Amino acid sequence: MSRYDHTQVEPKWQAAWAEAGAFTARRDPARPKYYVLEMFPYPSGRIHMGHVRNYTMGDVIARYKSSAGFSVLHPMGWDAFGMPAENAAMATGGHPKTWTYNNIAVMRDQMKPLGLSIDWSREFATCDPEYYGQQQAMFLDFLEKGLVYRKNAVVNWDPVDMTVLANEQVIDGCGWRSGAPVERRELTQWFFRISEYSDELLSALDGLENWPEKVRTMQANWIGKSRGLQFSFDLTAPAGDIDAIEVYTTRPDTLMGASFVGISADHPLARQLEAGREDVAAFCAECRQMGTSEADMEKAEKKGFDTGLRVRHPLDPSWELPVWIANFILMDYGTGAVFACPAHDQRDLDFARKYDLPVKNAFFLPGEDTPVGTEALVPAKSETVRFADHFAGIAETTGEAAVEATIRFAETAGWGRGVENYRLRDWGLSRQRYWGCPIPVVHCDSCGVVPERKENLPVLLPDDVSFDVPGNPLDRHPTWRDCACPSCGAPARRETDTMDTFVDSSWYYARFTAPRATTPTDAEDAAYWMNVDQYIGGIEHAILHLLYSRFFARAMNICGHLPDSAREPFDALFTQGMVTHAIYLTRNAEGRPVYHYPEEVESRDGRTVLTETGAEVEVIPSAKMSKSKNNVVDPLNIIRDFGADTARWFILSDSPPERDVEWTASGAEAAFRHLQRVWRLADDVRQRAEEAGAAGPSDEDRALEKATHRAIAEVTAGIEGFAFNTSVARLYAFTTTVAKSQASVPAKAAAMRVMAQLISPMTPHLAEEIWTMLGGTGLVAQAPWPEADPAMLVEDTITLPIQINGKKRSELQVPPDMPKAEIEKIALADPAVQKALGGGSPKKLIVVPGRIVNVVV
RNA sequence: GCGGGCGUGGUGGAAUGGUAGACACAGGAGACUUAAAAUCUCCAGGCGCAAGCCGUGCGGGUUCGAGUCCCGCCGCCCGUACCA
Repeated sequence: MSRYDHTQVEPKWQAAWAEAGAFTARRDPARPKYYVLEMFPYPSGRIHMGHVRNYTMGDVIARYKSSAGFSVLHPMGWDAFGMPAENAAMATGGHPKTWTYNNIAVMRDQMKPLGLSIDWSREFATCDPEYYGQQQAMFLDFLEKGLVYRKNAVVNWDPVDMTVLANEQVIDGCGWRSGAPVERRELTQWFFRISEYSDELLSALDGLENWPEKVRTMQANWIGKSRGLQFSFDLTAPAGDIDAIEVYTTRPDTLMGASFVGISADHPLARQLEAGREDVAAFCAECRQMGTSEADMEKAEKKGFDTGLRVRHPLDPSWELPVWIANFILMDYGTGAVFACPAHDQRDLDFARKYDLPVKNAFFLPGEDTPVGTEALVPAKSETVRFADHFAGIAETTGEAAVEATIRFAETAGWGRGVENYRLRDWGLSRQRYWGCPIPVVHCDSCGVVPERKENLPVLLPDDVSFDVPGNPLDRHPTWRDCACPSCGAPARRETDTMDTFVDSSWYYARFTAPRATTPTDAEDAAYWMNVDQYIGGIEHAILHLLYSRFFARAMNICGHLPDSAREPFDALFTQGMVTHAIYLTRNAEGRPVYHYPEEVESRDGRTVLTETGAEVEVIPSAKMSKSKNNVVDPLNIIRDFGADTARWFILSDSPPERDVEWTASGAEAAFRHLQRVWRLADDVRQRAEEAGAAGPSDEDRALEKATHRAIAEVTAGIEGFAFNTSVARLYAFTTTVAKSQASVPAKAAAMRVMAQLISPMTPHLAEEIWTMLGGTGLVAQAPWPEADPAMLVEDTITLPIQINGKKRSELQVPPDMPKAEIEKIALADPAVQKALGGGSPKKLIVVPGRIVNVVV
């Protein structure tokens, strides 16, 4: 028997698509456009199953939309700047540029056999000077519009390697290479004014109806709009030139429960005390011996230091509160100072108990008067509570009302004001690293910070750098820093900081619309192709990348690089799950895990064992693929053994796209068998078509035709609804239907041509092959998507389940349009219902036509 | 710590508040074959001979009816601003 040979078929059709230019995106005024984009990959060196999943999903959409008559843009590029290239250079002595471009070449070669409908002519890497040069031009535009500025900010400093560390390079408070405790150090850095747009970025979330609710919620919480009271605590005695501490609180109604005022170790007051007092300096130094990561700070033990200073309570000048420096207060949020109310905040309470500070209830639950013990009383703001002191004329009311009353009270009395505050901070883009986009400014002794002239762009990264010592090679380069001031012409120094790689990925989607333009974008191309109609990527990018991109599109619009309609660049977003795989491990003599490759284990008598030794293996199902755990499945092996279509089919089949999918060898084999079966079916029909003449239409033909239309409707609904796994399930069922059908050969051929079309977004090579075998015209990739005839979807009878007290006990076969009264009559006559009623009448009878009957007895 | 999400048979999963387990994997039985592979047919949530009972992480609640909605737990995953 002949078999489907993917090694022949897949390259053949890839060549045919290329020759037809099937995936070249063209501006076509006659057709609606559709821009589908998957988050572009970091060129780590090899593609993995996560890439296969991401790009296959996008490809399904791209191919489907193309068939549905859209002019499709489906590009691919490389997020190519970043730390791993420098780490590789340090580890192996190569150059980040060589490493990166080699990786890109390898990964491109690995991706092409997947048969993705990508317009490769638009490919670029963010480390191409043509790309980062345009990014530098935009930076200058942003600078001109006041969207970028400089200020001081803290970084993780490794005092041994004398270099700035990323948060992920800080492990348990120490540098990953040196092992030395990190310090926080302040540097002057560049910032984008994203916080100016907090309100717009927040309110515009409402319009993103085709974004997952969870992503919108996460972004809203991240932006963190709050309303509260800002006011000052006066120091009982001034410390230097500071005589008050400004605080912001969202719970001013707890003011009468205040226990102490806490300030950040970076607060101006702390700095001032630090200069003159060793004990304060020691504590602040300890606070700074912690990385800058929020998670680390929050999880660290809460520590404080009593400065000995005291402030007066704004409502009672005789009430004095101590001022503490605390390690969990961020200088970047609010005013860098808070007042603590231990009775109504668990963190404050833990702190107060630890340092034996007073705990006083501001309010109680109605009808209670037990003071807080070890658990803070934190009712929802909407809940009514009884206030202990009626300071703002509030007695028993909700937290919300009390907050507003307190703000009004403070404003009237003139000691505080209601303000809106955002958690979102400005975006620090400076990186003290080599492998990134140089920030195109110059430092001149007489002119200060001067933007580079646009005609001098791109400011190219020098190639002659070494990574044998830690730190930024741009800083120690013998000549690169030297330049002439663009303003006065005197000798000056280039900025040696490069840009955060989030900058690169904040506008690549716009660049794809005109990747070779000599300006960042081309107005006509941007107007035609923007917005991205469907963006697909991992949930890990829910906040930073997507928020920065939303800001960037606005900034680009302000500078004339994007039309007004593209201020919100992604119309629809889909976040896909991870690809996981079982981990197989045994234990060595010390009980440490030893990880085994999937090929090293097999199943014997229901147990999993090492093939070689027969030793029993522990199996951890569904773990994230990780090189160190030896559970990575290489897509190339799958493509070699089974073909790209099998990999694509499997990765779509088993799990809903938004959830994690577990790669299993048996699942991949099953996918392969199914594709073989589809091919055999087509081959069988082709052979019999040559033998047999056409017969007249029969009931079997009609039944197959109805099944075909049902398949069209269901598969299409699955694709439209991003439920590719259900489309796949329908296609399995449709295959069985065709195989078992006794319909005539022409009817079966027609069904199989529709099959070819329906599978074409998922398994495009097999689709082309059987389309051609069965006499389809041209490429199936260019054939119009089939439409289901609604008349063919109507059923003659439907099954109506009968429940008794909500449990299914029987069922009826009825015409779909049977009136309610008649259904009731038949249902009550049903033997199971009769038995349950026992001669009586039902308490209640619910009939949902076309759905269900429920008899309550 | 905080914010967000997820949890259904041996496994992956399906299910506009309306028949829980579609479609597959693994498993079992059978057909074909000298045999195996491949292919095809059938069985299959748990307990029970059966009638039936129990079942969607755990505990409550709303509803005629809850996997789905609400409240509280537990577990895992993502993010936490210099990983990308």
